[in-house]
Amino acid sequence: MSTSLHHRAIENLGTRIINGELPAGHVMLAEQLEGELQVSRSVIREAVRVLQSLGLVETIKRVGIRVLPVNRWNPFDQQVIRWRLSSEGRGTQLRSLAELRSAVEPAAAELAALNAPESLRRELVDAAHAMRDAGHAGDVPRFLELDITFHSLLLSGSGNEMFANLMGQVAETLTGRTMHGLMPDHPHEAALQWHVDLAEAVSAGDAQAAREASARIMGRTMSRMSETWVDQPRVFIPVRRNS
Amino acid sequence: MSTSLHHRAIENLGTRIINGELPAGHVMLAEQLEGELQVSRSVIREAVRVLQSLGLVETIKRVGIRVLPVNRWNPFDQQVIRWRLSSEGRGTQLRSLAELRSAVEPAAAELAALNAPESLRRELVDAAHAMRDAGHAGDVPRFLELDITFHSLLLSGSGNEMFANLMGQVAETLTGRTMHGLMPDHPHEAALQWHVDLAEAVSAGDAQAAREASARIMGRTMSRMSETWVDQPRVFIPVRRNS
DNA sequence: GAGTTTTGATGTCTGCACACATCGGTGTCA
DNA sequence: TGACACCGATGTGTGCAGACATCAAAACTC
Repeated sequence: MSTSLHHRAIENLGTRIINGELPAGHVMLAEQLEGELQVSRSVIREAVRVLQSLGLVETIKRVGIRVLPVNRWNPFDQQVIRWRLSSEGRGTQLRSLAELRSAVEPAAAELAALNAPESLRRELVDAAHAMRDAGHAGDVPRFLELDITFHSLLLSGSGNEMFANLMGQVAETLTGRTMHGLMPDHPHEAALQWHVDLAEAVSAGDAQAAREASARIMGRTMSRMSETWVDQPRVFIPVRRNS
Repeated sequence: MSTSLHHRAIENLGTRIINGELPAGHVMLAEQLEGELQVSRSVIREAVRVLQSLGLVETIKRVGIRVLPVNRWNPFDQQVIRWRLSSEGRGTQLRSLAELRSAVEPAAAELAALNAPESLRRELVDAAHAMRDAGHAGDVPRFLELDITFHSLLLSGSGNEMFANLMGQVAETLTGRTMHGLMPDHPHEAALQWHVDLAEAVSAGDAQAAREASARIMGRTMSRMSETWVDQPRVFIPVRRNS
């Protein structure tokens, strides 16, 4: 057993809550969980505290541990995203991530063109050229790897820590896209060129051109992916007044 | 004492880590923290587990509890953001949030125009008109409140749970802006009209116009706020290869 | 220097006392 | 008789104290 009991307890409860096996409003007792997971109270308590900080449960004295509804989950937490991507909510999660990416990347491109350090600009250009080569050669695994590197570099180069933190999620969407068979053997020729254009615009410090190239890439990505989630219902989270 | 020991321990350690009193690499012992905060081991352990899930610390056997560097902190966590806003990192945090907002809101406006439920569109129009009235009347507190409501409605109306989750952070930036004395007594007339334009574009389902109106608003907001963070250094988070 | 032992920190388990929200019973008043 | 306010029993999370297990760094041996 490489993972700790603590980690396993979080994983067990987290996945069961997010895949709907433990629905919102469901109440559990710490003692009951002890027996169910065959671990001690301290492990349960520490796990519940973490799940509480993720917005998955709340603890109420005299009642127990209550599962919270989706709109209370922290949608930016890596673990929550990972759990949702391997559950029924997969489609909705992928759409949310794609929409976020398509909003953020053009802004990141602009910032990268203005602020990125010289070495990163060079890496970006190299990655774009390597992507084009891999695309022409039909080397899909390498193309995917370079694609992730390219977009990670772009987000990192923005100098915005929040943008940079989306690197992990972007990797998930890109690999998820190939899993869904959305990637053709030979990537779109124009898209390959747009990546080169973007890298060179960033390298040259042309913020406007960088934003536009990124917007083109994301526009195409969105139109290709949107086919998969046309039937995903949208959830509107109520505005929390007062406070 | 209304707050639990658990909560207070998290608050204490979280703020001290983020304001730099406990620098990255600093190692603490659970036993030592017990004495320092005058709480039992279970409280410390549960607090550390939560901080661990936020990326603030890591626990290493035989060593102790080590404080992690900034680039490991979860920049999207509400608590982390709140702690940073009341620390030296305030400027950087505000800039990150503003850049994120300015990237996301035009996209949210577009989605809201396409997907928002009818009642929300009406609320948005009402809020925009009320904002204009409050602005003309010079009622700054009410204007701020309506401003927050307006942008929250927009994000909520996008139907994207991640966008909607930024409501809280947006409220922080807007109130933070007034704290910094960045708001004139009488808001810019054109900006007031842009809010009305945006609301009516969303109401009419005109995605293109909604995006453009939002982009205008955010463009002005960014140019006004950017004066305050010209001297904030940018941090480039390295791309994590392999995995 | 490679392998082994020791050591010291977190990880896990358990029993107990306390705080306090909920529920049901009791008493009062109309 | 019925409605309502009060109050104590009950159960569950919260916090505490102490023990043993585990495992990796550090010290030691050869």
